[in-house]
Amino acid sequence: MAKPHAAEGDTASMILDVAERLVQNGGFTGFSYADAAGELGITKAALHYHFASKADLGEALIVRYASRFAAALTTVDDEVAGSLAKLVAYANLYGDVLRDHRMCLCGMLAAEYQTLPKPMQDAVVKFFDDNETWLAAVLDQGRHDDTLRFGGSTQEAARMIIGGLEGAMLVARPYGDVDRFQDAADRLLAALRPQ
Amino acid sequence: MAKPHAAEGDTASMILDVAERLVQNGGFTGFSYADAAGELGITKAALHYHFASKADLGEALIVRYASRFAAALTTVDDEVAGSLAKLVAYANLYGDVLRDHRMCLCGMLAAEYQTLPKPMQDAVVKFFDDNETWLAAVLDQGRHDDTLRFGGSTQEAARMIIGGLEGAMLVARPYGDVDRFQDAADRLLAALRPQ
DNA sequence: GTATTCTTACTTACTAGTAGGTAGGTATGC
DNA sequence: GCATACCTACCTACTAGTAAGTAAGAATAC
Repeated sequence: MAKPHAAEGDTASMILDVAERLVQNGGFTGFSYADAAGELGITKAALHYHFASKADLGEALIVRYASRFAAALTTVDDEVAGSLAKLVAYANLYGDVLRDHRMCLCGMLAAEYQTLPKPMQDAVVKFFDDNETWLAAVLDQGRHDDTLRFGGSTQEAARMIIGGLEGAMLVARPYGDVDRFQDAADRLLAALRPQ
Repeated sequence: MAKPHAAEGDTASMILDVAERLVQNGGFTGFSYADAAGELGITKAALHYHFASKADLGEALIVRYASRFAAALTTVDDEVAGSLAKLVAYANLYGDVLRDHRMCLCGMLAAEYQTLPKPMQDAVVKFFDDNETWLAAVLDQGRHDDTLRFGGSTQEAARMIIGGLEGAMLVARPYGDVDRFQDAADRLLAALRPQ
């Protein structure tokens, strides 16, 4: 049975939607229940009804973000052929976030990692681990069929892609310049092309 | 005439020292006058005496950080020969910050850029601009004497290096793993070497 | 050379506002 | 009648910031 009025989304996911945007722009520390409640036209107490503590909300935020990201990667696997094209599609996922005037949720949380509650820390690390695993598989494939060429381990190359894209987003945002990100992303992937 | 007891540093720079470390670890939003005052064994009011507002302190933080960074770049210019070696030295400046268990101050502030007071925003952008200028000069030199080889503009290459190093730091910190940064940095610079 | 005044570098004690969180009540729907 | 999904009204802790006072030293006046 579906939720009462799923058309506009249930309250819990509306809270997550607003909180996600606020955290992506101002960080988890900078995010407050009062701000989110104000935007939604409900009270802080209603937020606490759905997410007992800020730590719970934060964890739910990462879990949803990570599962949506994983779903996007599965779609890329299914619909994009060729290792290089898959990497380009991967970089475009980051570009989409930036074009929406946001920082990657987990990139933002990585910055304030040390101040995060343990369950959020673990969820952030899991996000990066999962990305690394997916990338390593694509890189492995590309190296075997010679559509990609690079030195060192696929793990190292995967880590450089993640770091490179997160950093390109991080620096592009102060400039409000998506091209800045795109140039860096293109150049990052160009280094993996044969010759 | 010198200050009374400059040996232990004057109060203002002791405040900047503590504040810098706190901001590099927990962000500017996460940083509080009370925390810094507590660590220094003085009162919040004493902090306000030296830095009237949090925004003033934040700006002073970036200005000092940027000028120290600029001084380090001048030292590299003077003491390191060869474009590639200069780039390695540049990456090592980032590595030093990470080995001190810190995020780059301006990388951290880039994450929370949108919540920063205008003077701090401008100072962050200036930091990245200055880095880009220095790197572009080194890259230009290396390309001319053929010790470096890369496509596109030097500006684009410089931006990729900054983004790549900032991102590698950002992601390495949750793992508490300096090697993770070092591998990414090495690989980033390897892409600029001839053949 | 000593009294006066000003400056530096603070402290104590406070403000208004906001943080996350909660106890208890209420309207609605099954 | 009981669960769901809230709201009102609050609490405690903490935020940046301020007003007023003070101890110690330097500068100036005579």
